[in-house]
Amino acid sequence: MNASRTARERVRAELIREITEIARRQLATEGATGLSLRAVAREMGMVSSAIYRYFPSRDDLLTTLIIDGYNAVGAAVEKAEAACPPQDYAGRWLAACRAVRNWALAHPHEYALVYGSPVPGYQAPERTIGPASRPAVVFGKIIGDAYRAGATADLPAPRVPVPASFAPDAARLRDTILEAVPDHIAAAALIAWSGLFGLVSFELFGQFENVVTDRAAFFDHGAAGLGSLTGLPA
Amino acid sequence: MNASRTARERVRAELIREITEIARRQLATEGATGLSLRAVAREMGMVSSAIYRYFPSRDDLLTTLIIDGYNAVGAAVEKAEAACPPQDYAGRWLAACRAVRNWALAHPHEYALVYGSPVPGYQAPERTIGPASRPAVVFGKIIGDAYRAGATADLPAPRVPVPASFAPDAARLRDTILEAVPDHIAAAALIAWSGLFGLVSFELFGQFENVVTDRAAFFDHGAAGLGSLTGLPA
DNA sequence: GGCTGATGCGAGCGCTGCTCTCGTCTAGAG
DNA sequence: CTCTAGACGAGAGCAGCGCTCGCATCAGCC
Repeated sequence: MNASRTARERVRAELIREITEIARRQLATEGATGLSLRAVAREMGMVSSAIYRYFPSRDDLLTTLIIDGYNAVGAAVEKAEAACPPQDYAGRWLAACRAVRNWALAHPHEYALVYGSPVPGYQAPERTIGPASRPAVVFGKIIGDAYRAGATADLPAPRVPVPASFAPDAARLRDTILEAVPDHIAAAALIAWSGLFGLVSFELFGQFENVVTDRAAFFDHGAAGLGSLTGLPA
Repeated sequence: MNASRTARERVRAELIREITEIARRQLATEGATGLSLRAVAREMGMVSSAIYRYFPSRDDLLTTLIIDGYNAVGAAVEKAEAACPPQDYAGRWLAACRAVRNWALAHPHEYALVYGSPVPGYQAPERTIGPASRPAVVFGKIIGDAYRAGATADLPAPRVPVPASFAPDAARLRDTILEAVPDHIAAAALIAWSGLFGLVSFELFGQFENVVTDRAAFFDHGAAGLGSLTGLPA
């Protein structure tokens, strides 16, 4: 029967949910390498081997957490951006950047898991790439909206021109998240995007220790500077 | 006696050197979490507990490797930059950026250890901060040289101005690696610096998978774009 | 009502970082 | 030259880890 089968499935889904929740809490306090299947099992009052009925390996559990992380930061960015007036492109950009930073500061270990060094020996599976693009979609939308509205500033010719080999990449980006945007702005968007995460990572991983004091204010300035690479307006 | 004491010290230093060398080789193949004190001991024909005569803990060995990593990337950047004509500020910048990327591609696990997520539970000790600044010094020197030579372009007023709270930070930077450079260029230097590592990290950690094809060419373009944030000339 | 598959348990394997004790050997003091 | 303190390596052992396997149980299906 459907009802009974789903009853079974339901308790299974609930257990999976509980495992990931406990795992995420452990991840938050101990970090990725401190996440222990046995500890999760202990906290659930199970024996460690029982976990393997739900996750085939520790790596698989980590993959689930990574996907959750992408979705969490993606949701945060989407929400922050949606709260801005659509025409305020610079404001949307800054809000989205701040959302990334705030989420990273609130969940440093999850950020490290998702955007830091990949866990050695761990290869990101297919199913991560969808959620991974969620924040990128938002940033792309902002830049694309601004460009299509004719709101982007004219950019000086770059010192090192956009390489011709980037053309197919830009075309692919136009097909997805950067509709109608010319190559050089698509390239700038990627640079700004990665630069943003460099800014966050440097702050989070301690490279700004004894260098930058008021990190929130500095971040705003940096995020705006990176945005200006794409011609985002004042 | 001095001679005999140094004889003792010498074999000790040699053993420490051998341990770190084997550890670095293991780090290169297995990654940070795969580095095992016992495996190092095995490879040396020692028993695992003997390692503890030379390194108080695995974290301490990792710290040594981190310092070596900073020094290695620092040396690579210094060498690449020194090979350029001193007046060719843009060329020096690009060469330094390429040196970082090339070193990272050649030593991905060491790069991840040094600039990726800090190993959880591991707090960077004092003795890492000196070597950590070595690459930064080079980048600072390039930007400072260009500015003091009057070779930097005038920058448009940033959309989000440099925060007043950054002034003491800029002063501190002027005292060390960015002599005479005004606040807004010092801030831009930090942004470009962190952005550079964002670019390298994104490439190395797979965020550019299925997005950027010709990564070397794209990197050159991106590095130049980041450099232009500081007003580096064409 | 009997069968089947999902589930949980417990033992166990091989690995890890780290500690402690014990014998050895050597450098330096008297 | 002898004696002692300290450096050193070996080995056993502890607690923890990921993961596997066999066994009992129990719910849902024919």
